[in-house]
Amino acid sequence: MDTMSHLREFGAVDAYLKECASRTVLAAIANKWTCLLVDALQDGPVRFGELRRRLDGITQKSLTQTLRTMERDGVVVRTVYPTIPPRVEYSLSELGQSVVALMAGIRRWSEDHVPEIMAARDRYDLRAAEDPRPVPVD
Amino acid sequence: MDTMSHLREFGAVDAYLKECASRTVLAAIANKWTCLLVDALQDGPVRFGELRRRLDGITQKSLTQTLRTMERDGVVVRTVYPTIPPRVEYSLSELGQSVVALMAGIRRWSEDHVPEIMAARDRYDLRAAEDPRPVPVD
DNA sequence: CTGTATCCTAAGCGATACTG
DNA sequence: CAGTATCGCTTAGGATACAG
Repeated sequence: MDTMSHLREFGAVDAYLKECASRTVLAAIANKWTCLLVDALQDGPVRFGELRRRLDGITQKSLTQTLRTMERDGVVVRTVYPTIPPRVEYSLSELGQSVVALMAGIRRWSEDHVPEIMAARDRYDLRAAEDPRPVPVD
Repeated sequence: MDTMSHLREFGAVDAYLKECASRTVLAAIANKWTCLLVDALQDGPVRFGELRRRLDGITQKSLTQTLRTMERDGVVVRTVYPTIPPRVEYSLSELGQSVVALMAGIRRWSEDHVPEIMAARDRYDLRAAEDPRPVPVD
């Protein structure tokens, strides 16, 4: 039997399966920039330049690219005001709003457990110095 | 003032800041393999080979690497049973368990919104065919 | 202001071969 | 069984320059 295609027809929507569409969705939303952008947009429309300032360290290219992907997935709505100079606002669609709690939760969890995790890293790296096993960088 | 270092000392734990440790934590957990691994381990210890089978499409290298990073961050506990052949089990630490609900939530959201998102992609790509703007792949 | 285009480097990942 | 080591490709992403 062919489990590689027509997954929706067979009702097999399972992110554990390589060829399942839900895997591409998971890959699309499970990354830092998407997470921060959903979080940043939760209180209403934000302009491109403002997003660039809020997401410290993101390049214009990455921001454009991530927003474009989110727009394509129907998570974000892009509104262009035909003024001079142009003004573009990004906001969450209803679909985007449905994932706000999850994304905000992840951001908050990351912030809340920094001391714990930094300590764990220090401990691991210390033990790895004695017992030589490969150490992931950051 | 220097906002680039000693963030913990100043109490500025903010994932929006490039140099903040919480940003590295966010980057570490906000990716598909980590999400699926936390989800896969939520019901108890699982062996390496079993994880490789469950996470369809992951290579041995990526699996080892991701598990190592999670172990270093204190999210996962690695237990080696000195048998022949060797048997290694991975389980969630208490820290890991504290993020299960979020990760499972993301996996479920991805699966639940597949039709909606696939439709959005089709719509976007169709409009992009007429009005030529760059289209993200996947 | 909000992008696009290009170049270039670094990281991710698959494939393969090998080990205790 | 559970890894390590290496190669080589593909992609992500930073820097820079330029445009509507």
